[in-house]
Amino acid sequence: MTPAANLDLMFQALADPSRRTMVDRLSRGPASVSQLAEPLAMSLPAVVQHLQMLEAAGLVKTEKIGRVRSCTLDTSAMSQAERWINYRRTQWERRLDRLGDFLEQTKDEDALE
Amino acid sequence: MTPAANLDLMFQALADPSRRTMVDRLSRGPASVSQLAEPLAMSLPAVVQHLQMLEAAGLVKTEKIGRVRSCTLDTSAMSQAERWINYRRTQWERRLDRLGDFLEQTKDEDALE
DNA sequence: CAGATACTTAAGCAATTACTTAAGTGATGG
DNA sequence: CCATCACTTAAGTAATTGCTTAAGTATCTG
Repeated sequence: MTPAANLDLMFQALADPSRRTMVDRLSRGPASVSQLAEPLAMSLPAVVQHLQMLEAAGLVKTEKIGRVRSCTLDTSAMSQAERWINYRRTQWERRLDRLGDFLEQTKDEDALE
Repeated sequence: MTPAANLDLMFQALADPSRRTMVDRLSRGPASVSQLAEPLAMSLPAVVQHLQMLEAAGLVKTEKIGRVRSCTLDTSAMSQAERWINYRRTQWERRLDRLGDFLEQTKDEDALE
């Protein structure tokens, strides 16, 4: 999968409050599908569909042991999304700094005239 | 607007490659609607619709001067999304560290027996 | 081995998204 | 002033999303 497609799926996955609740739960440790479903006001199939989107995005890994599916967070995918945002944000802030320097310098030149 | 609703809109906004292209462009400095549209293979109204989603998410501010709409990035919104991911990721990593410590300690206790 | 548990599969439906084209509006430049 | 430019508004459409219910399929448990 291309990195861009991954970002599509990752941000899409994080755009839903139920899925963020699931990620939040998993950040405190592994959980079964039923445990992920517990705080959510929806049917189990709906939860599984959300879970599949999180898996497709690479945010969650799951493994079925007996009749229970155990889910864990994959933080490497999360840091990819984090980095995308961080890069654009810092890029913008660096530009502002340079602009500030320029204005500062221009002011000094004005003062010398 | 609630913070959760903001996160919905922000992640939703970032989930589209055209909108990320627009954010990327704006991270290098302000741009007009036409300038944002230039690299995108779609009609201008489509670009404006994307822009409206970025605005609704708080990621972009715009101001119309004469007949040109000038768009700039709002990085405070971006850092909110960044922090949401970062918190869950570090939470998970801290948990892994504690688990590592526990296993290490258990191993030592085994050795003492 | 019967019944409960933990999902899983399938089908359907209403709302939203990502476009499109067509027809505006309101600066600006010659 | 009249055409051009930079959007803007409106309306329509196909695909996707976020659910639902109903009916499975494997585990376990007593």
